[in-house]
Amino acid sequence: MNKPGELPHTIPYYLAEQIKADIIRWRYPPGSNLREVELGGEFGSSRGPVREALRILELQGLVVHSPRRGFRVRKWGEEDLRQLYRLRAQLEGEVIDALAGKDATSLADALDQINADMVRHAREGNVDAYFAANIAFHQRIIDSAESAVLSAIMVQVNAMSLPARYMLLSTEFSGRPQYDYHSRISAAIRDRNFPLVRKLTTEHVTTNLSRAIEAYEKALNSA
Amino acid sequence: MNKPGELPHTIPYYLAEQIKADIIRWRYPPGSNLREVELGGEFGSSRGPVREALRILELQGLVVHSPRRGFRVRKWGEEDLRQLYRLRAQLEGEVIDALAGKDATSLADALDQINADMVRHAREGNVDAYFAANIAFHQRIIDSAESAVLSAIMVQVNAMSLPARYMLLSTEFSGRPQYDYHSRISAAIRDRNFPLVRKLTTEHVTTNLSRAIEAYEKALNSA
DNA sequence: CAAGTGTAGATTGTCAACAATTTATGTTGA
DNA sequence: TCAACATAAATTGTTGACAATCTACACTTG
Repeated sequence: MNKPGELPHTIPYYLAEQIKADIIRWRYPPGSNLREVELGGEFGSSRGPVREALRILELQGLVVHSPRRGFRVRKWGEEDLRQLYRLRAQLEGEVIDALAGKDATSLADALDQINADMVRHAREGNVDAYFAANIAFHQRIIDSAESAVLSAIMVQVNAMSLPARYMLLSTEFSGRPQYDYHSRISAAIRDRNFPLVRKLTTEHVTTNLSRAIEAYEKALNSA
Repeated sequence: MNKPGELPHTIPYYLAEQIKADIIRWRYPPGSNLREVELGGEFGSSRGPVREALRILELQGLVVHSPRRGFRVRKWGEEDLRQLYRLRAQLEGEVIDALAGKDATSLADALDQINADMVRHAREGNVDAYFAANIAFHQRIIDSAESAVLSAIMVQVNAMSLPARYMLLSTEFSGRPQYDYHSRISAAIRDRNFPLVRKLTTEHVTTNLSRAIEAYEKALNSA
C-alpha cells in the first residue's frame, strides 16, 4: 500500500489497528468472518500483511483462527466477560500501584484535559470521539506507569473487553457525559491519594460490569 | 513444510512453539537477531509462516520487531522482571480463585503425577525435561481454572518470564529436585484449602524473584 | 591512523500465483 | 418438497520472486 506520508514498514500494525477499531465498533460483529482479500482490498494491501495483522489480533484475543476456515471475530460468553472485568479491575489497580514516584501533577493535568474533551464530544453527540477519549483516559494512566510489562498485558485485556465497553457506552449514550468517576480519579491522583485512586478505579470498572454484559448480549442477539 | 502426520495448517503455530522453546532455552539469547530465512530453513518452511510465527511471539512479549531491521529476542531489565514476577504472583492467585467449584481431587492427582515425573527427571539429570515438567505443573493448574481469559493472559506472562525462569532453574540444578512448594500446593488443593493454596502459590513465585533476576543478568553478561 | 564514503552482499517488505480445501450452488431422485 | 450428491466458486496455506533497505567491509582522504 505505502500510503504517502506514512512509514511503509508499519503496514501490518496499521492494518491491525484499523481492523481492531472496526471490530470494537461492531462493524464486524462477534462471530463474523474476516476474509483476507476483502480486508486487504479495503486498504490496498495484499494478503501477507493482512495475515500478520490478524495474527496480532488473535494474540490480543479479538479474533480466533480455525485452520482452512479463516479468522473470525471472537465471541465472548457471560462468564468470560465477568472474568475479564474482574481481571481488569485487578490490573488497573496494579497500574495505580506502579504510579508511585511518577509525576502525578502532569498526569492529572493530562487527565483533566481528556475529561474536558469528553464533555465536549458528549455535548456534540460524537459517540466515537467520546469513546476514544474514554479509552485515552485509561491509556494515559497506563502509560504513566511506564511499565513495559503492564502495558503489554493491558493491551490484551483492553482488546478483549473493548467491544463490550463500546456497546455499553453507545447504548447508554445520552449527550450528557458521565465523567463523575473520571474527575474524581483525576483529583485523587493530583492529591497523590493513591489508595483512594485504587478504590475509585476498581469501582469504576466493576460498577459497569453487569450493564456491559447486558449490552453485549443484547447486541449479539439483535444482530 | 507439511510434515507427515502433522496437521498442515498449524505451521505458524508449530514454528512459534519451536522458536519459543529455543528462545526460552537461550539458544537465541536476549538481543540476538532472528533471521527469517534461517528460521524457515531450520524447519523447511518459507518466510511467510515464519513471519506469522514471529508476530505471535511478538505479542507474547518474547520478541521485538524493528522496521527493516527484523525481529530480535527481547531483553528485560531488572525492573521489568520485578514487575513481571509481581504480576505473575497476582495472576496465579487469581487463577486459584477461579479453581473454586472445579474437581480438586483429579487436579491434585494430576499434579502429584507431574511432581513424580519431576523427581525422576531430576534424578536422571535431565534439565530440560525437569523444566518442562515444572512448566506443566503450573500450566495444569491454569487449565483447570477453565477460564479463556486467564489462560490467554497467562500465555503472555509466562512467555515473558520463562527465559529467566529457565536460567534460574538450570543454574541451580543439582540433581536434587525442589518439589517442596509443589507438593504442598498439591496437598492443599486436595484439601480444598484454597486460601492456603493462594498463599503458597504467591510465595512460590515471589521467593524465586531475586535469584531469577541474578541468574538472568549473569547469563546476559557472560554471553 | 581515524573518520568518512561507497559499493557488494544480506535481509526485510510486499506481492502475485498456485495448490489444497472449504463453502456455495445447482441438480437429481425419492 | 426435501435430502443427498456432484460440481463450481470462493477462500485459505504456502511458496518464490522482486524491490527497498540495511549492514559489513574495503577504500579513500584528511
